[in-house]
Amino acid sequence: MNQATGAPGTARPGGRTARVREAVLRAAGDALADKGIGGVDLAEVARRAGVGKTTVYRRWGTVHGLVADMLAEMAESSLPRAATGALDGDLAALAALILKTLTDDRQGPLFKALIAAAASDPEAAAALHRFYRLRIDEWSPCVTDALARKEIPAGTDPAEVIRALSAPLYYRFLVSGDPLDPDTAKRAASATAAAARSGAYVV
Amino acid sequence: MNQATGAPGTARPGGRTARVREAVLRAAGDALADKGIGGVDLAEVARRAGVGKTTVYRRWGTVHGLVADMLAEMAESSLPRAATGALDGDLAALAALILKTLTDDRQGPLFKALIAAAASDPEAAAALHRFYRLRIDEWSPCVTDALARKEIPAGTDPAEVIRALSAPLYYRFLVSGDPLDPDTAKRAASATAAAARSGAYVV
DNA sequence: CTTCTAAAGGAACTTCAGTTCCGTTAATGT
DNA sequence: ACATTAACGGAACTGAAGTTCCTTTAGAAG
Repeated sequence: MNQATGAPGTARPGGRTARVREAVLRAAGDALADKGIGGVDLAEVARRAGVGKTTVYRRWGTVHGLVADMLAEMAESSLPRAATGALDGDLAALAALILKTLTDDRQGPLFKALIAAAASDPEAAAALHRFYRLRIDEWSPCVTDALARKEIPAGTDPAEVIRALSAPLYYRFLVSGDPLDPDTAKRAASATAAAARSGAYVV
Repeated sequence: MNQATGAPGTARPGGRTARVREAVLRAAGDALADKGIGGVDLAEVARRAGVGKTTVYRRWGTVHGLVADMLAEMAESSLPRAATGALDGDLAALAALILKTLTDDRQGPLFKALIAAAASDPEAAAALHRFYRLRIDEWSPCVTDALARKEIPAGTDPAEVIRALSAPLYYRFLVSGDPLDPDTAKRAASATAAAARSGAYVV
């Protein structure tokens, strides 16, 4: 009596289906990290995942589909935020974490590929935006705490502060190609904190 | 007695060669803007440029090669900077200009595609970084003027200020997907000016 | 104007990403 | 445990992106 009209993997998501998904997403992540979007061959991903290529084409269809699913998976996992007791410290900790991610040998290229994928595919873009919305929400409490401590003006938008902190790192990473080092991260943190104190992020 | 070892287009860069390059870069720009990297077929570009596809494959080889050449071409053109007499005004003018570019129906998607291309190809990345290095240098005088007027602390790095201004706009454009509106541009300008005044960009 | 050859162009060919077909395996409900 | 069928997997097929080969056009130099 099953309709089987949904996408493959929806009616029987357990057991083999889940194992296949895990193996394929892992292999796709490896491929993306080292060849970038455009260098990924779904048949190769299937082979490295130990899975039939028909399966990959049927369930994900395109590299963009894989990226969207991978971002959905990544959105599930959570990242513990810092709580140093001061806005500067919390922002510095987050900046350091972003720096570490973007300069990591695997994560850096992977994020670059995911963002590049989102640039040319609406579905991947939606998944990417959702991922970052969640990440930004996870870190906003740093700013809420600072508001509670009266470090920054009432009305300051927490999400805007987190975005302002992240932006310079991503800008160098994706656009200008300037070096990403601990100094850059520290500068991003102190500049954002200064701007926040001056009321630049009050909505 | 010619060696003919250089890339095609180097020995006889004038006349037909130049016309072909112009037509191909234009067609490639159109294709990138409306299909994004990955959706570009070089045979189609050749057809739309009214040029043999062999020519496109021989001179540029790949979409990435075309992107690199396009960025080299774009780096040639110059953009007039604002001079309102105050740092806030100059930065607001630049932010508005970036906003206009990124939200433009043709330029927005084109820049997205160019940046995505740079994410997976070293040659395109080098061309992109060169392009932005030039753009940042063109706008740095805004900050130098502010330094001369003692609006901001001595030792402030002009390029860093321009990057800090650009970053939030590009971050929304490429990463978070948050709306790009005049308010965002104004906030970027005032936040950057405030951070600069506080000495956050002193090297 | 003539020569030389760099660069463009056309068409056939090759290769491989992506599809289709159909048989096999195993997840779910009773 | 059994039946049902969702989902997987192997292999042959297809089409178009990209290559090769050779001919034609036209830019640069004398």
